[in-house]
Formats: sequence, structure tokens, C-alpha cells
Amino acid sequence: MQADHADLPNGEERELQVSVAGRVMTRRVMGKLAFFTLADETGPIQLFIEKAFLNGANAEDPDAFAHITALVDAGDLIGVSGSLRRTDRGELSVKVSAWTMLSKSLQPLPDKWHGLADVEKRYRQRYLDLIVSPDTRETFRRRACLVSAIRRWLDERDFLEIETPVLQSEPGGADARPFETHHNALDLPLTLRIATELHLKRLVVGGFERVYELGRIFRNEGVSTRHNPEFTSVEIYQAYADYNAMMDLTEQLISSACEQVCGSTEISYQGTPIDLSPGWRRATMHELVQEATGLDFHGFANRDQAAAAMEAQGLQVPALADSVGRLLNEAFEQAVESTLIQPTFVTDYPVEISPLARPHRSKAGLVERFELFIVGREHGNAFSELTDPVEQRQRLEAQQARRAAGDLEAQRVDEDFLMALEVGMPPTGGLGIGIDRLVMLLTDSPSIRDVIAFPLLKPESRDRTATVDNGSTEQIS
RNA sequence: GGGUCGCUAGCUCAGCGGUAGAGCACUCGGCUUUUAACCGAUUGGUCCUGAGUUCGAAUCUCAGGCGACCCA
Repeated sequence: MQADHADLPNGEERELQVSVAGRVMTRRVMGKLAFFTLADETGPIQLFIEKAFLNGANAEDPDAFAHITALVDAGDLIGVSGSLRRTDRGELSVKVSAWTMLSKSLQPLPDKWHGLADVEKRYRQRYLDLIVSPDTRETFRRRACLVSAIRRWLDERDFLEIETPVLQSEPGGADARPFETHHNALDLPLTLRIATELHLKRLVVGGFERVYELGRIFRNEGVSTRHNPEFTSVEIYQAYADYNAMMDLTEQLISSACEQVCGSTEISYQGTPIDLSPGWRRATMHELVQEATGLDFHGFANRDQAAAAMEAQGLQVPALADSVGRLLNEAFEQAVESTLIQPTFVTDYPVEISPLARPHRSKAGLVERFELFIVGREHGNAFSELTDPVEQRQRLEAQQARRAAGDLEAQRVDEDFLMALEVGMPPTGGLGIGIDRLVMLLTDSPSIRDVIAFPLLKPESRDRTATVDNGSTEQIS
């Protein structure tokens, strides 16, 4: 409406009846004249409320002006109709001839100038944050735009979105601990999925050559600025493709989505310019670690040699890292990850940390895998999929052994998945992208909680409880 | 898991050992061109919870809760 009537001069009126509805954001009442600011999703518009005019226009309510000024508070949802008028100060306004209360707000709005500054309150009462913070509205608008752009891009290239189970008896496809739940009627313990990988691969076995699923996954782990226990991923599988093809796909998909969401592939994240135009750097994990630390992991004969060299460089050597490959990954995480600001494909990972990836066609001990890093954070993970059922069983059994040794995030042997591979799976490229982190990047948000409408928080308990001597907890009141 | 910081009126914040405060919002009065409207008045509190120190605690100490950030 603002744009439609941009030509209306100051102080003039247009003989056009309009009706608008929205939330009253501010009120300025001065005796016989009042200005309200009314906002809907498209933005604000001013209401010009003149006592004589409004009362004169309402035969059934000759005190309409007294009623609207006395009964309407900031925060209320009202509808008005009237003509258009641009005020002397140039504000396009609806000159109100009739009004109606649509919803009364019983709670006052947050401070109209400072907004809602308490981050805890912004997360717990997101609806208030959305009402008063245009930036928050824009973040979730962009999130919706991104998700839609990704689906459109994939659909246009004949990828089929197929939904796979959230409730699973055997969680798999990622190194993570699951949430546990229970099906009452079947008396069956179940877990929430930690990835969509293994079921999407079953679909590739079944003959769908391009499948994807964009949806929620759940990992029972800590909360940080980069982790929320439930988050959204898109996993994409293309038969007869390999990880090189998936790199091209990743580059095209993300740069195209960025273009649609931000209007450009050159963006800024927390003050740092980021260029997402295709042509991203591709480097092996070995190269990057050598670049950063001087250590050549091809040269280490065994785990202890690598560990000693790392310690000499001041790198940590965790006990669970029991092979050269795992130490390479440790060195990468400690010395390289946070330095990869511009988009970078890190390729050719150790087989020990990649139980679902196909062995590299020419490099022993490595797999055809890449991870995408932007602003020092992992944004995607992909491989030429391991399709050999015999080798897959060995890899998962090795994972199971680590589980037994105490690594709670190690993967399990999924017999049903192995059975599917035994039927024969085409060579396939697979890719996973974290949607939340991508939204963070495209909305310049420092925390994942800023891009999740209702992030997980501990309940704000008003219960009065106390711990008694025997260690149990009981209600006092 | 460790460290640092925060929690006071509906919102934004001050007060840091001596009667609980301001602005906005709410309520009342005034005001026909405001847009953080303005002027005047009134109202509003589990100072996150509990224990301790003290003549006296929002303030100091300890324990706990919730959150933020950093580290692992």
C-alpha cells in the first residue's frame, strides 16, 4: 500500500476506501486527534484518527473516538477502514472512519524502543521477539526461503523427496547417541533417527536413482552455539555418481540457494566477507594438515610415531585416537578447521573415521569423502558410498567393537541395511548438508538458537524443591 | 564437564552494607499533525531460590536454579 500511493502529496487525501487490520504498535493521542501505528506482516502503516470525522462517520457510535482511544492499547489487534491521507509530515495514513477490536492483548508489549534484549526471553517467548524484532522475522523468512529454494533446485533436477522413518529400532548413519523412546502397543524400545542415510540408501537399492530427504534429525548431545539436539539436514543420493560429482552439486546447490535467499553469492558473516561463487578450493586433509603444522602424515609408519610428532607441535593426543588416521583427523580438527573461512572442500578422509564411505580408488587407507567448511565450521559431508556388503559388515563390526570399548558414539551393525546392500546397490554419491548452519551463514546469525524458532531450553521451573539428606528430592510446597 | 558474566517493576536498566529507584508501558487528567509525541499525577516489587555473616543484605559469603559467552 505504501508503494501504491507513493505519489500522494503531503496534506492531501485520496477518495478511496481501504480496510486494514493489524497490531497496534504505538499510540499518540492528543485531545481531539490521535495517531496509531498499525503493523501487519507486510509492515507498518499510520492511522490518522480525527475526533469530529470519526464520530460523524459513526451514526451508531457517536463516541467512537473516545472508545478507540480509551479501549485500544499497544499490542491489540484491530481492524479499521477509511480513506487514505498523507499527513503534513509526509506519513501515509488511513484516515479512520470505522474501527473494530479483533483481539485484545492482555499482556503489555516489550519496551517499544529497546525491544526484547534478554536473550533468554527472546527464545522462551519467541512470539514477542517476532512482534518487536524485524531482524528475527527476516531470519525466519530467509530460513523458509532457503528450504524452499533447496527443494525446488533438487526437484527441478528430478530428485525425489521420500520420507523415511523418524522412529527406528536401530539408529545408524552417523556417529552420535540417539534419543530413546518406547512404543506402548508393541512394547518396543525405539530411538529417534540420528541421520536419514541408511534408509535413503535402501531406496537407492530399490531403484530410485535420485532421492533426498530434508527433515529433522535428533542427536542426544550437548547444546552450544553450533549444536541443538534437534536440527534439520538434507541428505541427497545420486546413483552412478561419485564424490567429485557431489562436490559440483554442492557448489551449485549452495551458491544458487544463496543467490535466491540473499540476492548475491557474496555475503558477509560476522564482519567477514564470504564468497560463495562456484570454484571453491578443494584440498586433501593431508595437504591442509601439512600446510598448517608441517607434519606429513603419509610419512608416519605407526600411531606412536604420529603421536610423538603431534606432541612436538603442541597438539593434543587423545587416548581414543588409536591409529594414524584418527590422529590425522585430530590434527586437522585442532590446527586446520577453524582456519577454513572461505568455502573449502576437504577431501580424502581416513577410512577409520568414515565407516560408510567407499575406499579411495588410488590411495590406500583413505576413502572418497569430503567435508565442506565455511567460516571454520562443517557445513556438509559427502562420499562415494560404500556399496560392498562384505566390507560394510567389516567396517560396522569394527565400529561395534569400539562401542564395546566405550565409544558411545560409534556405529552399530544394522543387519537389515547389510541385507539391502547384499541385494546390490549401484555406485552412488551421497551428500548431507546441515540446514541450520547454512541459515546461520545466510542470515549472519552467531548462534544456532537464532535460526531455530523454538530452541531447546531447560524448563523455567517454578517448583520449590530441595534435596534432603538421603539424596532424594521431594516437593516442599 | 571447567571458567567468566548475568538474573532488581510488564519491558529497558540504575542502585553494590543504612527507607526499593528512573525511563517506557499501564491507570487518571490535559492537548487537532504526531511518528521514542509532549505536559502533569497515580499505580506497580518473592531484588532468581535457600542458607549464612551483620545491629542492618538487592548489595558480602556459601549452596542451588536458569541463561549467555569462552574452553574441553
